[in-house]
Amino acid sequence: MPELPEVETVRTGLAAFLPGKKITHESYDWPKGFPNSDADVRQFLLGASITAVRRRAKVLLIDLDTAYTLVIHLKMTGQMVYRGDHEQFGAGHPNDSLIGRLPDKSTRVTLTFADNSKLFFNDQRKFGWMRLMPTIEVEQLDFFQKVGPEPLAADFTPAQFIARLKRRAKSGIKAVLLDQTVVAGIGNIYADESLWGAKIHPETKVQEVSPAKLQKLYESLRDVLQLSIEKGGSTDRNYVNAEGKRGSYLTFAKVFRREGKPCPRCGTTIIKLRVAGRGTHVCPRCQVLPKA
DNA sequence: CACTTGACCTGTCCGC
DNA sequence: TGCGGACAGGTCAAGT
Repeated sequence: MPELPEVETVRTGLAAFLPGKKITHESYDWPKGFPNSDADVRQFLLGASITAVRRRAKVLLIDLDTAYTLVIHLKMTGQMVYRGDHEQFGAGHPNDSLIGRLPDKSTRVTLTFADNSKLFFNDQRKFGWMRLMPTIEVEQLDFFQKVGPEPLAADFTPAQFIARLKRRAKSGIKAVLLDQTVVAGIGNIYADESLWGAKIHPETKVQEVSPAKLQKLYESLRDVLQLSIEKGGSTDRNYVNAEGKRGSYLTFAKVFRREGKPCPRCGTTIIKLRVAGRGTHVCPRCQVLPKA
């Protein structure tokens, strides 16, 4: 579920609420998703105050003044929702909220703060996880050692992007975009959207994509990620921001989940394929495989 | 080595 | 209305 724009939207929301909050209580019902020992939780989490909320790739990082960090991956259906005391953790929000009273049956971890507000980590499918570890060790995690650059970073250039893609010259380009070690944060939605923008068929081998189209892919990737962040991310089913509200990017999506509808560029009916094991949306006229 | 498949889970939707 | 199967935005491990 959450890809870079969704995790970034959650980060922004949490960053508005959490810094300075002191954790007074925690509860969890999914040891596999939050495997820390009770002793570590007591020593480094309870009584700690939050100093910052960061993001790297699709991972959320909540820094504590104990020099520990909560490392969180939402995977497919994870949610991080903050509720103030005055909201009673109750009725939810009328229109744009997907969730009501909290905790609910998908709540895995609840943090309570000194002002009695709460942070809920919900995860229907239980793929997500949360881990408490020394801040200094976070960057040593295998994932962070391998993960590629942030595509929206100011110093991320087209030349860098293209060079990294070409490390897997013989692979299908969608599979390469989804590879977190090539570029960070791209998932199924933005892979499909950016390939449509650059008029590239997702199964095209990287080495067969023209330099002009690779340049165009860099631009369309950054454009769709940026637009999605502005729209609060994509909500297909589960995703919500830190306030429990949906994102609206899918309203603007050109191909994702639009099979059977006309391509916004040429009017041809969009089709759904299976590429790299993932549901994949393409315009069969705009996005054509080069002849073998 | 590179790609595909299965595993991790629950919920929903679709066809019979 | 019930039931089986496919599918869902991510990643990792194992198999080919």
